[in-house]
Amino acid sequence: MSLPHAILTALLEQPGSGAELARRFDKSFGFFWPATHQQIYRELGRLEKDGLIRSTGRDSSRGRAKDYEVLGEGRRELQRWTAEQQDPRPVREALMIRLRAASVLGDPIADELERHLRLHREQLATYRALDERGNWGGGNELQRSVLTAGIMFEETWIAWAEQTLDAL
Amino acid sequence: MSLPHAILTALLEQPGSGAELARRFDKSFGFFWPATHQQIYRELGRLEKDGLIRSTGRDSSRGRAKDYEVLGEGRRELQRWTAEQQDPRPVREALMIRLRAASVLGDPIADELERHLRLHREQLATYRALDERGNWGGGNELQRSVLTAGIMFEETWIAWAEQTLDAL
DNA sequence: ATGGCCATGTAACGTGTTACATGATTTC
DNA sequence: GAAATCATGTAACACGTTACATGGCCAT
Repeated sequence: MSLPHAILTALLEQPGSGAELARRFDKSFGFFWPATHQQIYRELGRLEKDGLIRSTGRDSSRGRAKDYEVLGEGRRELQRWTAEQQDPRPVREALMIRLRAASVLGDPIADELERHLRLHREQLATYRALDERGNWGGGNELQRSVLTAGIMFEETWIAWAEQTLDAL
Repeated sequence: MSLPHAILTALLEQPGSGAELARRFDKSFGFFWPATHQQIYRELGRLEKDGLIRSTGRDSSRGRAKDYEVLGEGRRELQRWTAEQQDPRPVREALMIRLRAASVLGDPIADELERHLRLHREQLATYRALDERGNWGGGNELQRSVLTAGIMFEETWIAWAEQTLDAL
C-alpha cells in the first residue's frame, strides 16, 4: 500500500495532473517506487473517490489535463502512514536465481553479468548527475539522503559484479 | 516469471516436497526470491501440469508429502530462461517514500530509521553466519557470490542509515 | 482417542504489467 | 485538415498476500 502514499507525497510537494506525476515518477520519485501511468490514474481515481484529493480544474472531458491537490483528509492519512511501523519488503533480484541456476546447470552467465554491470554503471551516472545538479540544504536533506541511498546501492552492485566476474 | 525457475533450480539442486522447498526458501533460497508455501504449491501444480517436473511418490492423498523431481523438459526450460536477457527489476523501498513524506510533512522519522537499522544488522548477522558455516570451493563459488551480495547490500544499508541518522 | 502438528491445498483480494482505446491539442 | 502527439482512460491477466480448510501423522 505504498503507491497511493507516494502519490500523496508527490502532490504535496507539487500539485499536478496524472501525466505530470507519471513524468515525475520516471525522473526522480520512482527511483524507489516506480509506477506506470495506468497505475497512477487508477490510484488518482481511488484517492479522489475516498476524499483524499480533489481535481481543481472544472473541465474534465477525456483528453484534458486534470490537476489534483491534496485535501486535509489526505494529509492526515499520509501522516498516519508515515508514522506507522513497516518492515522492509524482501528483496527480489532474479539475477541471483539465475546465478544459482547457472551454477547447478554448469551454464555460462558472464555475459549477462557484464550487461547488468553496464546498466548499473549508467544508473549510477544518472544519480550522480542529479546529485550534482540539485540545490541541497534548506529542508530537503532527507530528499538528498534518498538519492545518496541510490548512489550507494549502485556502487555496491558494481563492486559486487566486478569481483564476481573476476572470480569466474 | 522467476518463481517457477527458482523452484526448478531448487529441485535440481535437491529433489523434495513442497514443504521442504518452503523451508529451503526461508533458509537460503528465498533471500533473493522469497515465496510462501501457497505460492510454491501453486507453481508446483503448474509445473507438473506443464510436464516440467513430476511427483515421484505414488501415494498422493491430501496430507502426505509429495516429492518432486525435474524432468528433461524442465531442465531445458531452465537453461532457456538462464540464457535469456532480463533487465533488473526496479527497486521498491517504501522507507524512501516515507522519508520524502516525512520531509514534506515536517514529521519525525528517526525512530523508524533506527528500527530498520536494527533489522538490517540482524539480517547481516544471519548472512555472515551462513557464510562462515558453508563449505565453499568445489563448484559452488556462484552460490557463495549470491551470499556475498546479500552481505554487501546489508552493509551498505547499514552505512547509509547510520550516516542519515547522524545528519538528522 | 484426542490434541497438536505437519503437509497440502482453496479462495479472495490487491498490486503490478501489458495491450489497447479514445478525446484533445499541436504541427505542418 | 491530416498526422503526430499528449492526456486520460479500460480491460485482462500474472503475481504476491492473507486467511482459512482438510487430511494424515504422532505422542500421550
